[in-house]
Amino acid sequence: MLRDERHQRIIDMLDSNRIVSVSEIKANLQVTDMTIRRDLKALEEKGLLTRVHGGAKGNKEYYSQELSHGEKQQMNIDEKRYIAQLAAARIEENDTVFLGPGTTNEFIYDYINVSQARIVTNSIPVFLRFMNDPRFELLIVGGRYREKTNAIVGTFANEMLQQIKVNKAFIGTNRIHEHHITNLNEEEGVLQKIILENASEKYILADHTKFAQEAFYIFYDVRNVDAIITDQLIDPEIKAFYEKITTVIN
Amino acid sequence: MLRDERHQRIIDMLDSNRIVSVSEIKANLQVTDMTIRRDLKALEEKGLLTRVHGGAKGNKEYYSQELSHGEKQQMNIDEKRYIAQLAAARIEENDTVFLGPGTTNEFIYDYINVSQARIVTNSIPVFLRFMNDPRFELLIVGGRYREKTNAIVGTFANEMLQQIKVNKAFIGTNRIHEHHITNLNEEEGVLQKIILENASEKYILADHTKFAQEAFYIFYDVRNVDAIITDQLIDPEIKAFYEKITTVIN
DNA sequence: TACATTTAGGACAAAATCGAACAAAAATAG
DNA sequence: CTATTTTTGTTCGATTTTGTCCTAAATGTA
Repeated sequence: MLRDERHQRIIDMLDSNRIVSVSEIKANLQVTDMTIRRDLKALEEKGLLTRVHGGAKGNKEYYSQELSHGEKQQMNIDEKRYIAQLAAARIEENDTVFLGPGTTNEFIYDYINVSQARIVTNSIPVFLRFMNDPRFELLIVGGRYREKTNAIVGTFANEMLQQIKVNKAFIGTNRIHEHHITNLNEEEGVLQKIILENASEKYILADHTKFAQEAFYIFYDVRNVDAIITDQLIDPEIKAFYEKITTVIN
Repeated sequence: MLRDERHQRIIDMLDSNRIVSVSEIKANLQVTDMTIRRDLKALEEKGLLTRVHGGAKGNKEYYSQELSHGEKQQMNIDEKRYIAQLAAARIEENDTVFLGPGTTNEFIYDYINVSQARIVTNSIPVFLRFMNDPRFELLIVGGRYREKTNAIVGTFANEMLQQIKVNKAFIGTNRIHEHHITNLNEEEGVLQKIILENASEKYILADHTKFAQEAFYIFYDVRNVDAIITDQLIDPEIKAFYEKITTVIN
């Protein structure tokens, strides 16, 4: 890989990551630490980033136009990142992984730590995250684009997914109520059901605010999933309830 | 291979990759490193690319207007826009249209003038162009993402397209030689053949530099398409030749 | 604090790339 | 056809880049 290409990629990584470690870059670009340090040094001299021990952080304005604490809280960004981290830790070398729509699944990219994997998704934002990273073979589900969730749905999508077996599926959900995993939209629910049925390991991602809410379109039963991945703010009682029927990771 | 053709091919490569290495070009064009270095030197002097150790990167950003006249000329931006305009004029209300990969097809978005249509594509950049425009129902072809051309290809893609009938298909091509429409890549050629066979009206988009060049992967016969859409710089003899076997729009 | 682990960077070696000079081949002119 | 010009290939030393090794500094941990 050419030096300029590496430089570009490092900048790309900093676009979505605000801080990257030498080892992350190393896994990504398949060169020695020393080369990366030299790259970082050069990029720092150009004023494109600031080196820190173990890596580098970006110094673009848009990193500072970060969300306010209140906004973050509103969207549960921290919780979602926490969940994404737990989910990413489940992904192993050469896995074939399905990632559904949702911010949490988008964040998984930031924490995934393998040198090779196959990613299947019906989410455009997820796809765009992984798009330019050579570690991943990317499969996008075909079908109709649904603007509301930036996801691909419909008959074509369902048919394609019926033919795909994945090691692990990570599905974000709108609501979990008793045994019911639900989605606000039927089409997306149908699709998620299909992929869950074709996945060896089924994970449901849901931050603590998703529990004990009313159900809309029920697409799956909690008892059939391998684990619910959630954050630490989950109500202990709710956690206890779900621990009786499946695994809860948080 | 002629020098001008090599130059064009190098520019083509930079059209889809932001950086190319000498060895990549070498593998593609089957000439010595030295010749490529000389080519790169010449192209750099024309302002069409920037050499870096081991290769060259493009000066493009063809979406921005920042290109000089000379640069635009080499990439045939004006011609591509002209062709896109002619193609867009063919699209009518409520059409179902397939748009393949390529800059020309991306430009179609800028000229399309309908209040409702269904767009089918296997090109990520095309998809992203149309994505947030409520006038269009968008279908994306599923399958494996091919980074080189930002397109979706492979078995899934082929299977899905086999089930889709479109009114009009617009296919950009790498080269047209005699009766042969060719592509540099077999997978993409196969896919384009499938969609052409399922399209009521078949249009080939090719700027004037694409004619009378050597063939790579032949995927279709010119005599079976409804029209070739090209620009006004096409050689009159070549135009006359193709007018005998199909329609030429320019 | 002391000790282990990780990260940094200098120094040198290895590998890749570059480009000048010349030879070979191809194209063009006469 | 031969002579001339242009283009491409080859060789080889210079340059640049990358990897390896090793020591120092920083960080983590008991």
